[in-house]
Amino acid sequence: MSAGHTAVTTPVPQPDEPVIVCDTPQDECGVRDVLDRLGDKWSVYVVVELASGIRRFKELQRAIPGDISQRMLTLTVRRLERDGLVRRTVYPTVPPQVEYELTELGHSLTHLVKALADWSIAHRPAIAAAREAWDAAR
Amino acid sequence: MSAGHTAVTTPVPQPDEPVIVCDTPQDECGVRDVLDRLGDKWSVYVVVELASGIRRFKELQRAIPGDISQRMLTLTVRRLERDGLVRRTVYPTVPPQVEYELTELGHSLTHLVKALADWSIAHRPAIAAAREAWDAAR
DNA sequence: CTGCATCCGCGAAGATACTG
DNA sequence: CAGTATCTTCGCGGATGCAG
Repeated sequence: MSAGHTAVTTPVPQPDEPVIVCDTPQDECGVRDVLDRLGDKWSVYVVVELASGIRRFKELQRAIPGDISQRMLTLTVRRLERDGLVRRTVYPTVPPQVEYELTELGHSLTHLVKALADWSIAHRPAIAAAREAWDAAR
Repeated sequence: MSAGHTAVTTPVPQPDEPVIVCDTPQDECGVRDVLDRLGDKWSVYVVVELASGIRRFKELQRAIPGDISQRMLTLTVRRLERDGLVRRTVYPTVPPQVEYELTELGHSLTHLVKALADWSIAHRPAIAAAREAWDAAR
């Protein structure tokens, strides 16, 4: 490797203006906050189901595809409740009855999830094709 | 539709019309597809960084916050490449040079990620408050 | 019915060393 | 510089049992 005087390391690709912003420089990109919350296996299903209305624990469990365990459902709704996306109402009856519903914050997230679903459905064929092509080349 | 003489067990919460749709009944909600792809720890950072332009491997690694290992970066970009979101260009030089950029498909995802980031930034205070309240009650 | 506690398997992610 | 291979660690998620 010849060491020229003006021969700097890189051609300097000149990064364009940032398309996606991160507010605080100290903090990471804001997307992580949402994704950490929705990225787990079940949260999105809970949000989707609750987007249609109030649900009880068992109703949620039955409505969610993929046989979610009680443990996982509990953990998931607890996290969502802690983040203020889900409201949990306990009726002191026998047997106990607990209702779950989206808060305003949760409902505002619904639009995003909807957008995500739409994008996914729209581009699913393209993704499938890309995968097949990639796998074939391999 | 009137119940009439029926005294059924449950008040029948009457699920409203589904807010979020899933196309094929056999398949799950489409959101999972995107989330499985973006839900991992690093993918979103790669997309965010590439949204601003072409990047080389090392550039990507340095730009991504949180010290991503070579292994993880490789795995991440490979997955994104396989799904047709990222294009990988290898220049047979010495030392080797590899450039990564978003495909059209990847760029179309950028809008969603942007929306996610905006939502996250906008509601971060609300979420933080909810968490504090929840933790305090505990 | 709703929820918590415990144990455990497995895959994701990290660290390190080595190759082209 | 870019990437692979190997080993280890860690936490999610599943299964089960128990309690209010």
